[in-house]
Amino acid sequence: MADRSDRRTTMLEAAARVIARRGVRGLRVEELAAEAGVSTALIYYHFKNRQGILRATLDFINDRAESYTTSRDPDAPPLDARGELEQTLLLEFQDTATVRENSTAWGELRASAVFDPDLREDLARATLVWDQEVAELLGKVHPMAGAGALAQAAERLTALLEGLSTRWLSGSLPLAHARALMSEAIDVELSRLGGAVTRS
Amino acid sequence: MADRSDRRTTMLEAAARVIARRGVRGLRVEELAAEAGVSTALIYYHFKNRQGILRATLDFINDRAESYTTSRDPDAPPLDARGELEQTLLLEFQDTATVRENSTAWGELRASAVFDPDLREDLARATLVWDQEVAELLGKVHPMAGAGALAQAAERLTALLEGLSTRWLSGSLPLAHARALMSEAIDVELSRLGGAVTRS
DNA sequence: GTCTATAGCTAGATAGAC
DNA sequence: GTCTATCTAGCTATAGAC
Repeated sequence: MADRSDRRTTMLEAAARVIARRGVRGLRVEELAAEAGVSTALIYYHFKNRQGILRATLDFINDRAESYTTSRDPDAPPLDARGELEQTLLLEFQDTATVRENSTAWGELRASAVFDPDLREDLARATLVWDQEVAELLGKVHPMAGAGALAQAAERLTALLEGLSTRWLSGSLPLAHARALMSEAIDVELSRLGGAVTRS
Repeated sequence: MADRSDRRTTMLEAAARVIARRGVRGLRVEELAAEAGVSTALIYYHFKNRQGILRATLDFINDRAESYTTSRDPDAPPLDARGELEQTLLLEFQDTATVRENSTAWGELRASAVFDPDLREDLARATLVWDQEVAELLGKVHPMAGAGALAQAAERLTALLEGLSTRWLSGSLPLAHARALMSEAIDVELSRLGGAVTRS
């Protein structure tokens, strides 16, 4: 949409980095200003207040996650349904700056919502959309599975992803191990759906 | 050990309530003092500083979780292995003050550790112990399953529990639904272990 | 749009009396 | 052990010049 290298974008990228380093609740406007190479006053000029910074940054991060989850190398061979599912769920377990920033921010959003009712509605909506996407992908692999079974499997997989991701980021679980557990969970759920198509 | 109704315990109970309300990072010493009905100076007298408050409270909460997870009504009929497993994993999904406080505090500890390396070691150790307990219970249900498969199933179940718990507490998932998903996940993992005892 | 400077407030921590 | 009073630091937010 807008020019991706304008100053506002620079600040949002800086905000994503600071949040990944300090958390949503550890973000200090002064540190953000230093990270972006601008004054605190300019931050307030663009984002009104602390809450405005957070809202804009979380939108920015959401858009970014959408792009790295959805878009793929156009030269790569097209993925089958199962490959698409695995890509969607395993892409979150990569130790790159962008993915780390996004996962951290998402985890923070989730954790902050426990104490901040203002965040809950947006979060619940985003969660619902995500769960439905995963349910749809599961349905492509097992077209005969019931809608209820698909929805539940999707919810378990996305909730597991959040749990594993937080364990990874908090140093309780090596990244490769988290990936392996997620991958195996996909197998477990898929074989369940395949073996019991009439259930539920 | 010590007198359970002494003033220090009163402060710890108050701290658990305040953390459940505001989060670890939202805890203000003044609010805690008010909640406990004492002065801020007394808090500092007993716990040295903010970090000391957090450490003591998290120990306190850990002990409390241990007791409600482990102990049972002595008159109730003894549980079989599967019942014990379900009890361990489903007890976290109860809307009572104590469980809510414990789950909230545990989630906060987990989320805080992403940004606070001091917390990581304790947390990783506690996670390991918990995973092993669950693996042991799974092994009681399926004595022929391999140790690796048991360990992985346990890690998936406890990580899922954390993910579902945070969704519950952040208002993205009704409690009954979280329970149902957890319960079904136990079934899924158990049938997997039962159907593939020689795997891994 | 962007900066420097600073007002104003909140919250952690301590001094000293009882 | 416990309180009242207060010191101090750090942070959000704004005023005003350029």
